[in-house]
Amino acid sequence: MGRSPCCEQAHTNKGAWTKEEDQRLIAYIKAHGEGCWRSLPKAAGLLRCGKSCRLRWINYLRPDLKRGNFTEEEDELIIKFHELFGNKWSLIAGRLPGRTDNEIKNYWNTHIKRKLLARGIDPQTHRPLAAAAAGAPGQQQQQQHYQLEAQKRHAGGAAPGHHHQHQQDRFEVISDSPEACSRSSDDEPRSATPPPPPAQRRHLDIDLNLSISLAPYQPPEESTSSKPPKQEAVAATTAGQNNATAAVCLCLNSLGYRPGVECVCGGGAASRQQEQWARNFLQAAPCYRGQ
DNA sequence: AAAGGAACCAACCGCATTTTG
DNA sequence: CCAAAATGCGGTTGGTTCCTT
Repeated sequence: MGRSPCCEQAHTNKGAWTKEEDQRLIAYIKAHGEGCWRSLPKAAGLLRCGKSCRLRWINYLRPDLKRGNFTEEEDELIIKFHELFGNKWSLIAGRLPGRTDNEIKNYWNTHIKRKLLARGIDPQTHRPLAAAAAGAPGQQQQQQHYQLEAQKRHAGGAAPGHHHQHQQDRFEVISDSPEACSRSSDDEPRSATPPPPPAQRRHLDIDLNLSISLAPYQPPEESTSSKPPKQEAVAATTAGQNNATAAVCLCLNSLGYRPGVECVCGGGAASRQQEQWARNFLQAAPCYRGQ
C-alpha cells in the first residue's frame, strides 16, 4: 500500500547535474519530446529520478528560458501578479515568458520581498506595514533594516556586478486599481514616499482593472493568430454555482500588457486545479468580479 | 589576506492534484 | 468509483559566490 518512491533511491544520482547528464537529457527530449518523466531517465540513460529530470529541464535546460537578470518591468509584474495570485508561482511564471516558477520564487524571496519591506509594504498582504508592525515590532525592525540598506545602495555604495537588483530600489510600485475597490479609504499610505505625479506613475502599461464578463474572453483585435485564444477560462461548471458562465483571462494580454501579442497563458487547457483556484479567487476577491 | 556573514540559486522533499487502468 | 501511478507545485535546504570587516 501507499505511494511508491518516485525512483529507486539507491540507483540515482543526486545533487548538481553534470554537462553530460544535461546533454543526455536535452538530446532525449529533442528526440522524443517531454512527458513520461518516470520512464525518461532509464530511456535516456540517466541515473536520475524522473522528478529530477523534469525539474532540470523545466528550470534550466528548456530552450525558451530567458535566463539573466530580471528587468524592472518584470519586477513590477511579479509584484502585481503576486498581489493577485499570492504564492502561486506557477501561475505567475505562466505570465512571464521565459521565466520559471522556481526562478520567480527565488527572486521573490531574495529580492522583491526586501524591496517591498524597504518600501514599507508587507510582501504577503501588499498592504502598508505600519498597521501590522504595531503588533509585530520585529517586522518593523526588519523594515528599517531594509530601508537603510536601500538607502545605502541608492547613495551609490552599491557594488557593481551581478547585484542588478540594487538599482531597482528607486522604482515605485504602481498600484492603482486593487485598493480602489476593496481597501478601505482609511488605509495607510502604501509607501513612505509620496506618490509620483501621474505621468511617472504610468510607468508600466498595466491595466489591472480586471473585468469578467458573461461572454467568453475575446482576444484583442490586433491578434492575428489563427490559433484559438488561449486563456484562463473559468467556466462555472458546477450546478450549484451561478448559471452564468464566467470567463476570466488574467494573462498579460488581458491585463493590458503588450496588447496585440498573442496570449500565451495556456488557459485554454486550464486544469481543474486552475479553474478551482480561479473560482476561489473570485470568491475571495469580489472586486475582480466585474464592475 | 583571511574569516565570517549574507546573498544567491539549483536542487531536493513532501504533499496535493490529476490521470489512468 | 476506486486505488495506484504520475505529475505538478511550493517550501526548504545546502553549496557556492560575493561582500564586509
